[in-house]
Amino acid sequence: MSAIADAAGVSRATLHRYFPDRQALIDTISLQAIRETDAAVSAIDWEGMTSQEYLLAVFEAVIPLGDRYHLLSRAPLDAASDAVRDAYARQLRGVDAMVRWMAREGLLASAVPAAWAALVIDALMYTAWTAVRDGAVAPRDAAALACRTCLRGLSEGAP
Amino acid sequence: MSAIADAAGVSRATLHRYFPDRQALIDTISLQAIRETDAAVSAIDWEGMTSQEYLLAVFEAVIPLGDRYHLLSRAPLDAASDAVRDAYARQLRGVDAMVRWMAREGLLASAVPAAWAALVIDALMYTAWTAVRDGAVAPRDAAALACRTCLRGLSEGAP
DNA sequence: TCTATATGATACACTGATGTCTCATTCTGA
DNA sequence: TCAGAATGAGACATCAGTGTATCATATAGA
Repeated sequence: MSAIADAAGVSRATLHRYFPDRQALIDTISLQAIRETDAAVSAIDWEGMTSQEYLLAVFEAVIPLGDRYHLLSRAPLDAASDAVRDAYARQLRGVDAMVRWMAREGLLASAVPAAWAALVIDALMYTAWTAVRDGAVAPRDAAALACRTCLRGLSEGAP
Repeated sequence: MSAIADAAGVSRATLHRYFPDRQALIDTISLQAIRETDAAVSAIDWEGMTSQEYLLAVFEAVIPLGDRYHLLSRAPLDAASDAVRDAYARQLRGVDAMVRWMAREGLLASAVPAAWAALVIDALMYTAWTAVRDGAVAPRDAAALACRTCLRGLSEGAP
């Protein structure tokens, strides 16, 4: 809390005036991050897109927002408020819908379960963000790399 | 510490007799995990294997050991001892060597940087483990899924 | 059996973090 | 300018976790 207050250029007392609890602060940040991500994804006009194009657009929209999840990746979800858990569950359902779309367009190999596809999309989103953050890949390349890794990795075919 | 002592069926005092510090305990667990993983990978007889076959063998060897990294994923690396940091760095170099082998055999698309390939292998290893742990995919399928996702995801070709 | 060792239980001091409170100061808007 | 609100600084109690020490008991091995 004191580190956050310092980083915000605010005294610890003031921080507690805005967020009575540590958990209240985490919940607020969580909701903010999820809502920002939702907004970025919702802004994509998917009319006439294939699921491949949409997946790329999602990666491009979401990867720059990765830093929103910086603190959150260490916050235990079961301590969060119901609102946060609901919002997060809705986000996961969004990924599942994405996977079903891909499956309808024949982009999922028969050997690839939908659950695995969803996990891979999630994992590569996170990996792409950390890669950009750590300078391992260029920001302009990250979305395309993650997207092609997903699409090829999950689709039918040899090696 | 007390939770660990309880889980070990031992009093907190005894735990402190074996590991003076919290950090000493974490370091010991870390080294143990890394050494076990190294041993499992070293046991693979790679003579005559292609890099594809080797990658699958590595996934099969390492994924069952995922629970060794349970506590460790939350332990900050910069607090660890030099021995742990060295061992971890050596493990990362192993992944890099793997990626170079794949590149030599033409399994890496020209658009895919080696750094990204290494990150993807790491990430999918972790994802495969959590997927097994959470029951999202069957233990027998995890290695093959992760391996094919890596190989296809990183290799040359359309979507 | 007897002795050395290991363990458990317990108490203790210390630390870091959290949340609350008060009071003086600063800022803002009418 | 002035009143009300917001802020900063600091003190305070509380709590959980950590590491140390002590003593009685249990265990193992000669």
